[in-house]
Amino acid sequence: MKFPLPPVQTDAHAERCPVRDVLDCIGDRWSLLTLAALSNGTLRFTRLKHAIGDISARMLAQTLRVLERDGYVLRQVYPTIPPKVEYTLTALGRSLLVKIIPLIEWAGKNHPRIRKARKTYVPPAANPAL
Amino acid sequence: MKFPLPPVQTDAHAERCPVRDVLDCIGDRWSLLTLAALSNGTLRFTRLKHAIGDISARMLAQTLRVLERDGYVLRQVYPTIPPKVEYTLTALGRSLLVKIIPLIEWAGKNHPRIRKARKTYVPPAANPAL
DNA sequence: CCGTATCCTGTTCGATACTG
DNA sequence: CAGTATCGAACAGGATACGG
Repeated sequence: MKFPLPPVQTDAHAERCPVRDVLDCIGDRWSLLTLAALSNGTLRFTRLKHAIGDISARMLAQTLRVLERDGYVLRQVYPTIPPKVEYTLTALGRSLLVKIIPLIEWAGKNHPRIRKARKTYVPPAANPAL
Repeated sequence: MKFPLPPVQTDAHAERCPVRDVLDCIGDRWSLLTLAALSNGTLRFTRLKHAIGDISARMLAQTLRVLERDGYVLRQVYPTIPPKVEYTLTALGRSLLVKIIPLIEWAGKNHPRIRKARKTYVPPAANPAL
C-alpha cells in the first residue's frame, strides 16, 4: 500500500478525547458515504464504487481499509477467477450507521434553508462594523 | 481573507445530492467539534478556542465563517475596546446538533471496541489469500 | 474484477508575525 | 481580544498505467 492508513492518534490523546479519534477517521470525505452505501447490504467493490458515484478506485480502497481496520466493515475474499470481494457492515458498523442516518435525513430536509442562508451571507470583511 | 471559504458545489450538483453538499461543509476536521463546543451556549472567540483545545486561531476563524455562512452560527460583534465577538448557535445549528450528539455519545461508548479492532487488524497485503 | 504503484496538482493547516 | 497575512510542509486525492 502506497497510501498508508492514516496515522492513529497516540493512546494517551485518544484516551482523553474518543470523539476526536473516531471523527478523525470517519469524518473524512468518503467514509460516511461509504457506510451509507453499504446500509442496504453486502456489495462488491465495483458495485460499491458505482453506488457512491464519484469516488476513485484509489480512494475507495483506502477508505475501505480504514473502515475495515476500525471494525465497521467486513471484507470477504473469494479466491476465484476473476476475483470477488464482498464488503459488509459489521454489527459495529450498523450501530454507527443508526446514528448517522438521522444526520443524512436532516441534511436532505434542511438543505433549502442552508442554500438560502448562503445567498444572504455577507462576509465580515465587507462589514463596516468591524 | 486569504483562506477563502471553501467553494460550494454548483446548484445543479447540490440539488441532486444535498447530503454531499452538507457533509462537504460540516464533515471536515473542525466543524462538528465547533458546533459541539457551542452547544452549552454563547462563547467568545478565545473561550471557544480553548474549549476545542487544539485548534489554531486560523482554523477556528475559517470554520466559524463557514458555519456562519450556512446559517448554523450567529456572530455578534460588540465594537468595544478591546473587541468582543460572541458566537451562538442558531435554531438551525441547534437542530443539526441534536442529530450529532448521539453520534458523539456513540463514539465515547464504542471507542474501546474500535481500539481493539485496530490492534487485531491485518492489512490485506499481508494476507496470502490475495 | 479488484485492486496497487506512481505521478502530480491543489488543498489543508499549523507556525509565525502582525494589526485595530 | 479577535482576528488576518504569509509561508511552507504535509496531505488529499485524481489520472494513468499496470498486475494477479
